[in-house]
Formats: sequence, C-alpha cells, structure tokens
Amino acid sequence: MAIRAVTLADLAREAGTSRSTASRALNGRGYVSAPARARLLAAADRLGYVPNASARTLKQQTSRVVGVVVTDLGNEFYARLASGIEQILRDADYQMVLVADNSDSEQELRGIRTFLAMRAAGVILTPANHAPSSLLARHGVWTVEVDRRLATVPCDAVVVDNEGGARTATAHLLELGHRRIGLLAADTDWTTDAGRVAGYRMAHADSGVPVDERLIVRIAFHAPDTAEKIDALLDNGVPTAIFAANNSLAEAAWNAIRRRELVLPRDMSLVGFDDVPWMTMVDPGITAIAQPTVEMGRRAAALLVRRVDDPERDPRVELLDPELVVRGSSGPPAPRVA
Amino acid sequence: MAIRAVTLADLAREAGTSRSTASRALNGRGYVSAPARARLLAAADRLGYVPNASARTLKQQTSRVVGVVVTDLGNEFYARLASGIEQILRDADYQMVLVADNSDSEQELRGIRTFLAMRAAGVILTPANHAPSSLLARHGVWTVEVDRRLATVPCDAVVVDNEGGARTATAHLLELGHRRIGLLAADTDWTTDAGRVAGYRMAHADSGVPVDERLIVRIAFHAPDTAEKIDALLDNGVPTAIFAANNSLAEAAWNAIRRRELVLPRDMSLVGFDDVPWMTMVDPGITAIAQPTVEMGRRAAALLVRRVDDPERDPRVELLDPELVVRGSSGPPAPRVA
DNA sequence: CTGTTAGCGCTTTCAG
DNA sequence: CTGAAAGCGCTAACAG
Repeated sequence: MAIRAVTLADLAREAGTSRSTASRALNGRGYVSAPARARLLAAADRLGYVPNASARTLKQQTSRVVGVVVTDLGNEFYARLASGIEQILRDADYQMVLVADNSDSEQELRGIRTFLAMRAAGVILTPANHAPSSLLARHGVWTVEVDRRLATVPCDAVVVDNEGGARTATAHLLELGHRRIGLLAADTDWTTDAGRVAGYRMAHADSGVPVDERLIVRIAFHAPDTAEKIDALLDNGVPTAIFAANNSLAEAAWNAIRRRELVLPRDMSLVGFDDVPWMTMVDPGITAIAQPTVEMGRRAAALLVRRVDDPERDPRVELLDPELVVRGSSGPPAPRVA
Repeated sequence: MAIRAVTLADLAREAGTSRSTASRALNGRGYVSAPARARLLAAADRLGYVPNASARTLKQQTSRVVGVVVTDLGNEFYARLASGIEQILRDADYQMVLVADNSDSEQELRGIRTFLAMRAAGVILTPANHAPSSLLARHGVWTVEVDRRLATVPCDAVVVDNEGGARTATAHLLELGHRRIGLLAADTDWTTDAGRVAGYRMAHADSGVPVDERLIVRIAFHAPDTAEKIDALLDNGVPTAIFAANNSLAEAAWNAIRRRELVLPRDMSLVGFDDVPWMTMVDPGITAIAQPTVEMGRRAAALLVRRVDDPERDPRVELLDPELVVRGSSGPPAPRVA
C-alpha cells in the first residue's frame, strides 16, 4: 500500500509542459493556452491527480480549513450549530474540521493547537475558556465565538439574547401566578448561564417578586448527582414551576417530575431554554425559549468568511432573539390547599 | 494580523543549535544532549512554537489526521457513532476530521477528496456509495466502513446484525399475534436496509405468515412526502403494527400515529430499529432494537488504528449484536370487531 | 503565454 | 551527540 501519489510534475511531464504551467492550468490562475490546459486537465483526470494540500498550505501559509470546536456533539444544540456552520463554509469553499471538547479546557486547547498546526484560515468555537481566542489571535488566526462570549480580546461573535429570553420565560411563569420558580442553570462561568440567571432575576424584579436564593440551583454538565440536586430543589425549595436554562437540564427536570408522578402542568410547570424535538413529542409539550440555532451557526460562519476577506472591519457581535413557544407544560399553579 | 509563525529555525537560533537538533529535541526521536534539549524546549515554550503540520506531512508523506464521514450530524445515531470514533482516535493521538454528506454521493466524494488532499492516515465512513473506498484504496489510504458495507474492495468494517435484529423485532410482533405488520424502510441500496427487510421476511417465513408486499414501504431520507406515505400505509395496508427500520422513520411513524389519535399499543403497535432517547420519554415507551452505537464507533476506530500499524492483517468485519428492548408500544393487536 | 528559480518548514540520512 | 544537505509538492515572481 505504498503508492506514490501523482504530482504536478507527473502531469507536466505527461503533457510536455513545466510544473508552473501545470499549476496554473489546474487552479485557473494566470495565463495558460487552451491546448496546454486541455492536455494538463486530461492528464490529471487520467492519472487521478489529487493536489497535495500540505504542499499548498506550506507554500501559501494558509489553508482552506476552518476549525470548529463545540462542547458536545451528542447534544442536539451543538449538532445543529455545527450543521449551520458547515452549510455556509461549504458554500464558501472551506472545509470544516470539527472537534468536540466536552467542556474540558484541556481538550479545547488540544483542538486549538491542532488548528494552529494546520494553519487553519479561522476558528469558530463555543468557548470553554478565554484562553483559546487569545492564543489564536496571538498567532494571527481569526476567531469567532458562538453561543457564548469568553474572549478577552476583541473578536466577532454571535449569541442570542439570553437575558431577554430568560426574562420572557420567567415573566410567563410569573404571569401565570407562580411565585416560587426553581431555576436550574449550568454550573459554568459562561455568558449564557450568567445571562439566563440575570434574566430570571430581572423578571422577578419587574413584577416585584422577591427571589428566594434557594430556588437557584447550579448543576455541572453530566454531573452524576444531577437527579439528586433536582430532587433536593423539589423537596426543599417547594417550587410550583421550574425554569431549566438548557435542554439537558430540561430533560433532567422532566425526568424528575415524571419519577415523582407529578402531572404537568397541574402539579408543576416546566419551561426550558432551547427548544429541541423531544419537547413536542412528550405530553404535554414543553414550553420553551426557542433559539435560532442553525441560523446562529450560519451567521458565525458568515462572519468568519467576511472577516478573512476583510481583516480591517470592526469586530462585530450579532445578537439574535430567541422566542417563547408556549406549550402545555406551563399553566397556573395549583390553588394552595390548607 | 500577518504574524510570522515561529519555526524550528527560530528555536535553533535561539538555543544555538542546528535545525536538525531542534527537530530531534522537539519530537523526541534520536539523540540530543540533555542541556541542548532543555534550551530548545525552553525556547519553544517562550516563543510559543507550534509545529507546522503541513511541513511535517509534506515531508513524511502522511499525517495524524483520520477523516470521518457520516450521513447526518443531526441524527443522534451518527452523532454517537462520531463520538465513539473520536474517543479512540484521541487516545491513539489522531485528530478526527468530521464531515457530513447528507447521504449525497457528491458531497461524500468531496469529503474524500479533501482527505486525500490532506494525506489522511485513514478514513472511517458510513458509506453512501461504493466508489469512495475504491478511490481511497487506489490512493493507498486505509478505509473502514461502519454501520453498513458498500465497498467493492476488501476493507475492514463494523456493522450490527441487521437481519438478526429485524428478525427478532418482527418475531416479537408476530408472537404478540400481529399478522399485518407494516415495514418502513429507507429507500437506499444500503446493507442496513436490505438486512432489515430480509430479517422482516425471515421472521414471517419462520412463523409461516405470508408477507403482503403492500405492507413494505420504502421512504427516502427527509423525503417531503414521508407523512403521506405512512398515511397511505395506514389507510391501504391496514396494519396492526409497524416496524420502522431506523430512528427517524420511527419518529415519523409515531407522529402519524399521534396525528390519528391512535392509542399505542391498543390501536397500533410500534417497534423501531435503533434506540434513541425520545423513545423512553414518550408514553408509552417505544419498543426498539438497541444498537451498541458508541461501541461501533470505537471498534471502527480501533480497527483503523490497528490496520495502520499492521497493513498486512486480513480485512476484518466485526458483527455486533443488537438487542430487543421491549417497552409499552408493542402489545397484542386489538381483537377483530365485526 | 511559458519556463526557471527559489523557497515555504520540516525530517532524515550521512558525515563528522 | 550534532550539523550540513537534500528534498517532500507546490506556487509566485520574474524573465523570456
């Protein structure tokens, strides 16, 4: 299996031209006579020529690769983000290289180093740490952050209005009459969670309802004690509604509610941030703040492409609006029985 | 943003050695005196040296990249497959480059060409076409097929026993007393669907129940008329049960059943091939043939790593066993009323 | 329109 | 143990 690859030199020899002419013919830059081009193209076809990306990258000092690092491929949110990114990148003739970091800064850094080594044209990431964008900037690689912002250097970003979304969700529950709303948020220092917690507080302030801090529970990703923490909230906080700040916490909350045989929305209301397919399949459907996830990916990729074309433009942060989708899981609290 | 990258030559100059010595020090091959190594490593650290992967690949004629192409990132099955692959690749110090082809041979080929251009050490794919593995083999790149086999050249593969799984699922429904079982399969020429259809027939043969061909419906991926076709099956085929040969058809069938306000399993039984999270969230849960999806990914990656290490070993096909998980969606058919 | 030339950054003999 | 030298495949001036 030690097959020597076909090179430009082979094509040149075959077509009786020089390597430069072959190069020009194959990537359509510069002048090449029609017959020469035809012979070269035919040779390429016949011999099965595949350009050597390494040689080209080495020479040009940049590649057509865009690195993408997301938190968790198993989560629909990130999968959809990635697919939005890929759509745009493909159209712009970039190749997406996808890596998941499982919210581990170590893994994230590993991915970034790979992208640096590949001389990626740019990187799009849902950051786990503020270090990567600095590192990338230091090496002259353009970065765009998506979903959350952690960078300490100026860079393009596209995020949703987390505060607004959470405020709307919480206000929805408040309006229904809930006064004890449990908040489940990821235990991170991400802008997403900070914004969602802030929105929750803001809605309370708006309607003059004090926030009981015991109702705010922070849970790490895939934490083994997720269920216990939710149970504790249910037992000790005595909420009449739960607002889950991401889709996996919504799932965990939903499971806890089912385990206790509580009936939605009679015994408990549930609202999630991020709308995913299972939310319309369960009965009742889950009220959720829907994010334009695929669109976020597309915008991020578009931002990167534009930035590479025009390095001078000011860094831009796009803020997209999420939207409340009311389904059956939210309703008025049960009347207080003595 | 035109920052010249730090090269080995910079480190060498900084540490007062030659480039060769710097190379040896940084990747631990060959002899380097302790002090020289220390100076070089310190310089690398101080200057923020990142090896240029292109230069290395160009020189070594192979890279530490493994290309992976899956059908659809948005489908949990493929997402989990990819995550299994990544786990093993990471441990073996390969970098996964992930591409989705949306079951379009054109896109698949594009991805393959990129991997060829990158001089990937190997490729793992859920093939959409038989051409890629031939092309890859012709260029001396190792391939492993996962989930399905389409290659016309010998190559490693890991698949589940589709026939056995489908036979078990169908037998389960037959044993419950169903005699008209609708089969929803993807409209492909893949071994997965062929195997699942064969298993369906086999179970019928086993129990002497004739197969009504009108009960077998083939539906293309994301076909806009998916719902119509399922409705037609329900109307014209009058099945008492449905066996959906993949998770997205199971979802479509479930939606059709719900739209008609049929009650599972009283009015209709449903069994799916491939167990995904929503199947335990809906009520009743969906009976399914569970595949060891993540494990399949791991095995595929392990096979590739072994193959690269030892090109001489015989191509190997690993066959994993799927497993029937009985939940509430399958039960005896309603007694025939006059 | 075409060929010559040089060099991208790295690894690898091969002499010392 | 170390350095000199060559070359991986490609592109981009530049001179014809």
